[in-house]
Amino acid sequence: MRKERSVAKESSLSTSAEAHNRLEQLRSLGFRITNVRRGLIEIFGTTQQPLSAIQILNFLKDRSLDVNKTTVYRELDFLMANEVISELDLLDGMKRYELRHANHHHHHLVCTSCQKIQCVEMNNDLDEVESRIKSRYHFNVKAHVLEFFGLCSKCTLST
Amino acid sequence: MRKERSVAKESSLSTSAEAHNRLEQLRSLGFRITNVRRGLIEIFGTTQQPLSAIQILNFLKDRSLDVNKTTVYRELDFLMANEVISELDLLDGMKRYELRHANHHHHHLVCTSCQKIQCVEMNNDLDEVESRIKSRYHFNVKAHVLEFFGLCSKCTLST
DNA sequence: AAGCTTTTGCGACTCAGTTGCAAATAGGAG
DNA sequence: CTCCTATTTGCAACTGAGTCGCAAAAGCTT
Repeated sequence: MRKERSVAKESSLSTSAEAHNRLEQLRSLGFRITNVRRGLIEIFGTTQQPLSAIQILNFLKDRSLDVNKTTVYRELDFLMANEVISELDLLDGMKRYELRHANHHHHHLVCTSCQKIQCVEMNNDLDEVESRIKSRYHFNVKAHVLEFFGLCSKCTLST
Repeated sequence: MRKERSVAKESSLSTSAEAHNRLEQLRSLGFRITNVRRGLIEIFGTTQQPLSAIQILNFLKDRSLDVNKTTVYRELDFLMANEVISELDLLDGMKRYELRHANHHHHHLVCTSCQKIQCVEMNNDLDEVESRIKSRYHFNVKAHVLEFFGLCSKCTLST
């Protein structure tokens, strides 16, 4: 089911075709479509920035969906387990989540001035490093974390 | 009830020459040499693994240096501010600390089976990446975090 | 031994995240 | 539509790392 539709930025209202797809997929696995679940997936679909549990809680509240904290954490666990979202850690004491992009994992540029977070593609820059680690330390790398901190273009100019 | 201040508690660990140097250096800056400060620096000097505040607390307790939690956190802040130690985050919910190596910063290999942490040198593998980030995103990288997770040589063999 | 400044202990607190249990509800069967 | 039950949710209490304000103690210099 290829989505794709009109010309303009389909920004406005939620329940995008993509969100709908994800929900249907979950239902086909025997899970239920609830307000909370729908709300969360829609928020992820309409937000550029990775979000923390507390941010999500507040976003939902803004849409008059008054969900309990525990429920949000549990739903995040659920979406993680079903590979709908992925988790990142920017070292500020709380996990953040974003919709999982296809099958390539990416890294982030975190502006320490305006807090904006953008993604950065790095296909195989680390492959060489990891193979060197393997041959030199006999250590078998299964995963890595790599995030960059600094000033984004705007903040670089305005300082 | 502050108890004891007893005599030869002077530690079950000898004050290494290096620890002694670091302490003298701090004193020359106008700071004091206290049991807690000496204890912490000695522990860092005799431990290979980066340590969390709680681990340090327990290590100190084992040497009959019963320090308050708050004190440990404050001393860690102090040693950070004076560049004696450096902080790392292995995504498991607590910061870890190790003696700061000269002036090159390094990364870690974390074994997800036996929990061992080893250092890995990576002089400038990321330089190219960061300059590409700069030219492509106009993002000015000031710092990065890069850690590897997987199986160490021993655990690779025994599984 | 005094005096001043740094360091320490204590207790209460914050804040993200978790747990156990009872109540609600989605959605399929009848 | 009604019933049924596994899935979801709310609540309240809890955990665990880390912080804060303040009073008391301990280094260091003189």
